Amino acid sequence: MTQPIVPQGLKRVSKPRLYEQLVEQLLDHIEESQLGPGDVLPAERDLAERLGVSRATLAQALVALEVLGIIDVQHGTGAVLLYRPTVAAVIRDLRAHSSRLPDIVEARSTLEVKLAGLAALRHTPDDVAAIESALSAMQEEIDAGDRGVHGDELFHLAVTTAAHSSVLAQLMTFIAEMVLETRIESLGQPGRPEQSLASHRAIARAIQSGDQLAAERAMLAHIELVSDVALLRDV
Amino acid sequence: MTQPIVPQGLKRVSKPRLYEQLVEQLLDHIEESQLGPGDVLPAERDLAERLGVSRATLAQALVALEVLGIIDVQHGTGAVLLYRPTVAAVIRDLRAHSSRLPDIVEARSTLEVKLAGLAALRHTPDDVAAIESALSAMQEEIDAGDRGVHGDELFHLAVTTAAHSSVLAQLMTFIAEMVLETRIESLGQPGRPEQSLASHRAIARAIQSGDQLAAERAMLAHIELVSDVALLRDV
DNA sequence: GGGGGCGCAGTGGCCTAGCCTCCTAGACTC
DNA sequence: GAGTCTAGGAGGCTAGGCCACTGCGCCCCC
Repeated sequence: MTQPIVPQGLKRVSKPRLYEQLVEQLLDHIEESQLGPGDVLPAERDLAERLGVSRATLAQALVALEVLGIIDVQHGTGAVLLYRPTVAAVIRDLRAHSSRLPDIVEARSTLEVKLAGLAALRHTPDDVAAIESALSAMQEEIDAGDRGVHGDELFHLAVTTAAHSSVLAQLMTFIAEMVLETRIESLGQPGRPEQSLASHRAIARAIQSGDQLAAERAMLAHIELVSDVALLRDV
Repeated sequence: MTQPIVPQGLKRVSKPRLYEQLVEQLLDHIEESQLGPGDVLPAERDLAERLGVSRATLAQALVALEVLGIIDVQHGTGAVLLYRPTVAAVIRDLRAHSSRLPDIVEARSTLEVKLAGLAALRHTPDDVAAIESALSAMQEEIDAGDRGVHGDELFHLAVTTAAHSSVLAQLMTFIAEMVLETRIESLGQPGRPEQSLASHRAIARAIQSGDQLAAERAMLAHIELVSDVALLRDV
C-alpha cells in the first residue's frame, strides 16, 4: 500500500490482457498442484476448455511462460515444467510490484563497482584514451553550462568497455534505460555535475593505476553520491 | 565418456518455432529501421502478410517481445517500442549464447555474491525455510546417488529470493540458462556434489547469522570452487 | 519367446475466417 | 473555437480445421 502506482512510464496502466491472466492462473495451478520439473501440463485443448478460452489465446500464455523460462513446449509431447513453483512465485512478484528505484540503484551499483574493479585490471591503452576523452567531453559540457549528461554516459560506457566482460556489459545495457532516468535527475541538482566529474576523475585515476580495490571503492562512492537525491525523492 | 550427453533439453536441439524466428526478424527490422522508444510497429495484419505468417502466430511473437520488455502492445493503437535498438541487440545476443564461459562465471559471481550479502541482511523466516529445504533436497539427491543438480538450483534460487532485490533477481533470470550449463558440468565431477553442498551450508549459516561479509565471502568461495573445472575444461 | 517394425492415437504447430472492443482523427455542430 | 459524434483502423479473442511430430502398443517375423 506504499506504492501509489508508479508514474514511471515503464509500467502498464492499460487493460489486462487475457493471456496475462492465464499466466497467473497457470502459475497458481502449478503451485497448488505441487508440480515439479519434468512434469507436463495438461493438453492444450483440455486446458483451453477448462480455462474457458480458445487454444490460440492459451498458446499465447504458453509462449509467455516459455519466454519466462518456466516451461518448454515440445511438439508431440506437451508443455513440460522446467522449474519449481518457487521460481514462479519470484517471477510473479516481479511482475506484480514492478522494479522500484532502490532496486535499480542496487543493481547498478553491483554491476558498476565490479566493472570498475575489472577495468583497473584489464584496461588497454585504447580504453584509457576513451575514458580520458569522456572526462574531457563532460568538462566541456559543464563549462558550456550544460549538465554533462552525455559525458557522464560516455564515461560509464568507457569503464564498462574497459572491463572486457561481455556478459556484465550486456547486463549493464539491459538496465541502462532505467539508470538513465536516475542519472538525469541527479545531474539536475545544483553543483552536482562538478561533484560527479570529480569522482569520475578519481575513478579514472584508480583504474589507470591498476588498483582494483581503489577503483571499486571510488565507483561505489560515486554511485552513492549520485543516487541519494533520487532515493530521497521517490521512495 | 563422462557424460552421456546432457539430456537437459535446455539447449534447443529441436525444431525452431515459427514465433521465435519472427522475434529475430522483428528485432532485425527494429535495428535496421533505426526505430526508437515511442515508435510503433506496422499493423498486425500488415506485418503478418509481409512476414508470410498468420495473425495468430505473429501475435505469439508479439507476446514474446512484450514479455521480454521490448514492446508494449496497446489495444486500438499498436505495438509501441519501449527500448532503444541496442537493448534489442543485447537481448538477441543473449539468446544467441554468444558469450563465453569465463564471462558468464564472472557475471554470475558478481550477482550472486551481492545477492548472498543482501540475503544476510534481508532474509525472512520464510526465506530461511526455503534455503533449509533446498539443502535437504540436495542432501537427499546425493544420498540417492544423484548429482544434486536440482537441489543446487533450488538453493541458489532461494538465496536470490531472500535478497529481495527485484532488478538483481531479474538479471539472474537472464543469465540463468547460461549458468545452468556450467552447473551441470561442475556437479558431474567426482566428489563435487558433496563439496558443493558443504559450501552451501556455509553460505546458509552466514546468511542466517546476518553476517553480510561472511555470506559474500562464502558465496565467492563457492562459485570459485564450482567454476574452476569448467574454466579449465573449456577455455 | 524375443526382437524389430509399423501404425495409430494424442499432442502441439499453424492457418483461415470472422466478429468484437478500443482508440483516434476528422467531420460536424453549436 | 470548443466540444461532440462517428467511421475506420487497430488489436483481442474465438471457432474450427488440417498438418507434423512423438510415443507406444500391437503384430509380424524370426
